[in-house]
Amino acid sequence: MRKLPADNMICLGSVKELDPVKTFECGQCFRWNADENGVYTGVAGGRAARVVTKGKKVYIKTTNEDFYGFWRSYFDLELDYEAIRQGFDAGDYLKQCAGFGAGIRILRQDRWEALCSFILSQCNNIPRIKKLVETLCRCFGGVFEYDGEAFYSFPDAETVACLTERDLAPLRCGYRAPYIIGAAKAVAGGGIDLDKLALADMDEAMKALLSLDGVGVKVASCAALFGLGHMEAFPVDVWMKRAMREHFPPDFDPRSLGPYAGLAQQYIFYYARSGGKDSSD
DNA sequence: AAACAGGCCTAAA
DNA sequence: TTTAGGCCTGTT
Repeated sequence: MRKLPADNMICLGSVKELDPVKTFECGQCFRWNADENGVYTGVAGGRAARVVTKGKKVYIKTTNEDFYGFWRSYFDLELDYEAIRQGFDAGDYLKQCAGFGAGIRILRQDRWEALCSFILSQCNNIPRIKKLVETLCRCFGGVFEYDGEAFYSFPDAETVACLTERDLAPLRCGYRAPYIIGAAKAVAGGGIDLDKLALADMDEAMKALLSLDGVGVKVASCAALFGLGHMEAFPVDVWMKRAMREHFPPDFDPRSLGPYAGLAQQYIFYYARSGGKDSSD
């Protein structure tokens, strides 16, 4: 078993820039969980880490190598979110949402993991999605050790491509099983090149994703935003539909929000989901 | 117990 | 081009 030493606390910045609660609970990721002390433990990129808030600062327990080689990019630390928020120009409601959601960062998740996870997400709530993803990893992912515990990486597309619906039966993901197998085959077989789609423009990426069975506009936009790094992608689910119905004109075009529309979407979504109430109140 | 859930697909207007 | 019903499963 590969061991990852975890003896090192590195500062990720202030809560204002990276709020673990908002970032991990805003629905974009499924493998971060808080313990009773509010310490988050998560798995990404075949690594595990803990994220700890101490006062106004946020720290990650990992090696220097993994921080610079992986987590810094995963948490999108190079991007100035404050400046992007200032740049939004779409009225008081978005300002309100952005103020409320300040601290959310769009995690740069693994492309295949994001696609697969959001296929599984359809018509499910977050606890169940988390359970599905966790089971998928335990059954078919690689095991490694971190901080004396066993963790499981997300199975790569090549692995899932070789599975049958029968293999996936223990997952109990129902009609989504053939969808993820099909997507895995496309990704592993080169029918869809996620690396290329990350560099392509969003419309091209969306078009390719939508060609997959079981991937509609909502799942494709989530994969584009959270996996491919297309910050202009604007996922619209039932919560967003309601928020937009109540606060935006009927002919509102998300593209008018510019290249970071996806971040605006997260602010609006998080605000709507939280009912405008801060979880720390 | 029946309806619903952070969608998608297909069939039918 | 838009709309209804069904789909696996788990929860209420």
